Amino acid sequence: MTTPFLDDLSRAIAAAATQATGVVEPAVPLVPPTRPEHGDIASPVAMGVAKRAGRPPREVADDIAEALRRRDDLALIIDRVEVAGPGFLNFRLRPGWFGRVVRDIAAADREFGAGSAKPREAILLEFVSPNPTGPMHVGHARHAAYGDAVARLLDFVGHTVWRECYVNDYGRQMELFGASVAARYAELIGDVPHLPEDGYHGAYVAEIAAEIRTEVGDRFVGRVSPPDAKALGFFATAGGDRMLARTQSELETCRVRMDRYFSEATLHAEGHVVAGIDALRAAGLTYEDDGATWFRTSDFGDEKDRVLVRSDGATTYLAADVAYHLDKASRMGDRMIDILGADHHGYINRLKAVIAAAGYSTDVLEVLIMQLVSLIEQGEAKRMSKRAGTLVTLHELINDIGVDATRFFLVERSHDTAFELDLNLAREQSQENPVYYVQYAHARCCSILAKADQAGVGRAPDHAAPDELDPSERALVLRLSDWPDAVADAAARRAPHRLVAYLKDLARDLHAFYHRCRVVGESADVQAFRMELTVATRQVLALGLELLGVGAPERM
RNA sequence: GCGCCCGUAGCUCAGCUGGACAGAGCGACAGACUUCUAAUCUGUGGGUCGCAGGUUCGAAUCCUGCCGGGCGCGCCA
Repeated sequence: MTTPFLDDLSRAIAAAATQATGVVEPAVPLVPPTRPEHGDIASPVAMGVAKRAGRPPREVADDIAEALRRRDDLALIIDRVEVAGPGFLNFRLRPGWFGRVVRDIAAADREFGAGSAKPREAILLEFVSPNPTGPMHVGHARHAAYGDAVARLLDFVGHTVWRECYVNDYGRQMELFGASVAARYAELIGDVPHLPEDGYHGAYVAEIAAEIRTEVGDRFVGRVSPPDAKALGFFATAGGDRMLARTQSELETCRVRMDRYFSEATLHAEGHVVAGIDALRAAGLTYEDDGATWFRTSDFGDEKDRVLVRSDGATTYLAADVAYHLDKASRMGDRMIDILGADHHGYINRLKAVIAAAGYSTDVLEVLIMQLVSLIEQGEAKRMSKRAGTLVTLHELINDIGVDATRFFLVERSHDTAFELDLNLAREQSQENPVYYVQYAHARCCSILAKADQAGVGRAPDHAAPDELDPSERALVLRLSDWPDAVADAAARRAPHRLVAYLKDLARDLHAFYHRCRVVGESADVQAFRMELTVATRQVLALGLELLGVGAPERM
């Protein structure tokens, strides 16, 4: 907790610590106390400097506290400072500090906590990246919800983010998909279907085939049973286009925006794959062996070298990724971030090798690994198998629990943790669902302000702070004051789940405040202060929910 | 075998750039609506932080070794 509202206090503690021990302490941590009787804010700084000064922590803490008490300028901030435990400095803050914080937050409006990143970077973020051979499932949904939230966070703290989705529309899987669509088309026109053995069986394949037939009619009669090469190419492309369109539409429904869908096939068609291999060859990073062309990825930490061109002349998936990452490197600005599934973690060093080969520091590529998500219903794991067709699609998930719950639940846990999403809980339209808990807090703020409006109570931004504050008011203001730090931290760590945790805490503080304190109809100072507090809380809840891509309803 | 991730309350998980008796939600139990929405609040119960060492004034957090689980280690994509 390093709220900007306590910078003065932080600096004063640092100065006092140096004065007391001679030790220079650049970073003075301020932490929320674990127990209410410890005051509003605490600092363990004395323990740290005492160690380096070779003195007992409590003694050092006493010296610092005494020095702080002698500073008149702090009287506006600190009500009381005490030394406790092994050497903690516990502060109780003045009502005036709370008043100022609330005014500043309400005045900052949507800019509160924004733009704090240093330095501000231009970042190319790649996420989701599906195969256009089938519908997106829960795994894609987690990538989408997480990636989009990270993008919003990075943008909010001041970075410039370009969102990109790589489309794997090339290779054997696309051929199989094309053949599968052609087979369903053959059925529709009364021909014998030639469904490949490891082809695609889902009902959506037939849907796609029907859509294509509506467009091209019977033009392929006699050419799909079995299909000729040209027909296969047509059905692969036409089918892939339609799957991609579905993907785009579903992501839009989920409020996930992409700046570009990047086609792998175009990399091949435009010669970038070959050019990429040539570039690596020119850099001396390839060699020929057994008729294949190898990339010396082991020079960059990979377990072994990898094939770029097979002995039959075909390029590998890696070759396309080389081309793609070279292309991204030339466009990224300062940094590129890939969000990959856990099953691709072995890819990190290969991609770093590409970046290094292109002459960049490997640090400019950040790979975030997403662990698995599974579903649980009635206390039992929902079995999901692609082959059995029991995979839960993103489409079904949204129809089941809604976009807000889907997004909220999928970013509630760290991307680094495999977790189980409880469908019963997510479906719950009532009290035990954390999504509504946070949204309800926002609606409640709106409700209070609507009531004030109705009562003809206007806002008074330059009110004086009340002399006495309820503990719930103190807790709420302290929470709000921590927002800039919380959001900066979530962005820096690429950890939107921290934002979720913050919002749940904030919602809890608001609800507690609501039950203990009335806003409308109190004395002028109290009413004015609580109005501004309500405005500030509503604002931060709205900002937070927006960063998660979750709605902030005014009424529920 | 090697690499990455994970083992924290009955369940799902935070906390992990070291700080006060370890947190939340759900579930269980007991209370609170004549007042700005009870989709809320208050309280109770619940834990050898996988195990064992080490570093430290202080370890869930850092180091080492085990045990257990997930994922990966193709001239597949």
